[in-house]
Amino acid sequence: MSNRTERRQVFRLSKERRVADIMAAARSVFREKGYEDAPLSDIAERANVVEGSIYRYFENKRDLLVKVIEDWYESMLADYDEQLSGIKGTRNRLRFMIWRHLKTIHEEPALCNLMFQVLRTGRDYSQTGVYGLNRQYTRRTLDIIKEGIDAGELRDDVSLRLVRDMIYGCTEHRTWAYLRGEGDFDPDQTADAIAELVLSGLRKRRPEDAGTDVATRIEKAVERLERLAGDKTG
Amino acid sequence: MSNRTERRQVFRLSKERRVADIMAAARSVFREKGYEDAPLSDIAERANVVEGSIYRYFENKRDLLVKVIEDWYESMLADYDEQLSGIKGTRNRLRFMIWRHLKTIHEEPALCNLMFQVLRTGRDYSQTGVYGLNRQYTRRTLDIIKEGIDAGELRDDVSLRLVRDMIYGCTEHRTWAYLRGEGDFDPDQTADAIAELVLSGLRKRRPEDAGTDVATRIEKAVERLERLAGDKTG
DNA sequence: CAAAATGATGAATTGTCTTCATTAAGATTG
DNA sequence: CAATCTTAATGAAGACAATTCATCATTTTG
Repeated sequence: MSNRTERRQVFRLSKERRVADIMAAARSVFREKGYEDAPLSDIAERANVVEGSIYRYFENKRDLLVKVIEDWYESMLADYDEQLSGIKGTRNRLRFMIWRHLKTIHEEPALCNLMFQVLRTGRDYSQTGVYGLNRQYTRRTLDIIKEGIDAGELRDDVSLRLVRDMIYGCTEHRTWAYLRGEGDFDPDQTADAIAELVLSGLRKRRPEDAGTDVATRIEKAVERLERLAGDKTG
Repeated sequence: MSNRTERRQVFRLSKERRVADIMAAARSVFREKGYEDAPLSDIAERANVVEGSIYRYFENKRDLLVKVIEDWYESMLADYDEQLSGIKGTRNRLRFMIWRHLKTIHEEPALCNLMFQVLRTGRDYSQTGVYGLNRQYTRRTLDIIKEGIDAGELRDDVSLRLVRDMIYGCTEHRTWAYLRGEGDFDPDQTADAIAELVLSGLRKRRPEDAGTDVATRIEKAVERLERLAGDKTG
């Protein structure tokens, strides 16, 4: 009748439902396009709201991303302790932590990219909920190392934090090409290699003993047994 | 006199000079504000050109950043081999590589941030000149390891690339807080610690075992088995 | 010194995040 | 069951930054 634009039918949903809708839409759009290349208009459309509505529930685009990643992270960590509790032995537990990280990267490269590139690099990262979750996540690794030290298996003169940095740094460095969309990697194999390297280091072990010494040979056999016993519980 | 906007005096410089001016301006603005928060208008102003002029010499904002980082990277690598040639021994040379990396991060955190966050994560990174320079840069590390292996100092059963990932991954992971503007680190100390950890690994060395008799060593191995069995029942 | 070449301009375009006054669905009340 | 209230949702407008391009001005060339 008049020149006024027709307003489409307005559906009023509960706050919880709207937030869930927007976050689901945001996750899928972010996953497809990354952060910069994901226009809020796409998210709004997929969530069946108008752009402005997003600002009723989220401070800004970045806040939306933070909430999305936080949500994803929480669901990931949910069954973590349970899985870990079924694994025995320092080496196996350490390997699990590395493997779990690699597996996550392998399964959700896009969300990991967002986490690594956009979230973790922000000035406000340590005020973020994700920061706290991440601390929880890596705390387990520190605990495992500590247990290993207490059990006399690991050196007691290393910085725990440095070991953690080595594990996660190596793991992530190893997956960058994949995260850029170049090539692939096998989480199982890579986890084995990293765990082995972290534990043993580069330096050659007593070359004069190798293969000849009786005790060394028996110890190696026991090491294999240990690994076998641990693997069964995983 | 008329309402036409007065055009300021136009200075025509050589292409080389203009490009240099713009890149210098861009480097300083990027260093101060990062990538997203650096408006092209700031760069243009500091370079004494108008925004549009930048597009005569650079494809777009990202291209400008790539060129800026490339330029910086090249100047850094210039005296690299000379420095390295003065250092002998696998451990020292490896430590130098780690230290150099840490030192760079310590001195130019802002530019490193741009490199790590913006450049290296882009889809086009492996087509970038910086990618090639970076390969050159880390190639030395691989060579050092290889030399160590050939000299019989290092294990010959490790993946070179994995070792490289471990070194650089650990180094960078260690410096993230600093790169976010939180806290500080000492390049010398950190380099020592990382070199030591990479070389020796986590596993405990048992110098005391070397002279111990066979029976004792077997007993210790069995003790470990017993502990393992105990863990599973507990 | 006229003509050609090209460095440089700045206005216009485009795309996106963000704000906000207004509208109306649904709950509450008498 | 109408009047009123609350607040979810809208959509237009603002702000800002990257990018394009027709035009202008300076320098070089013949």
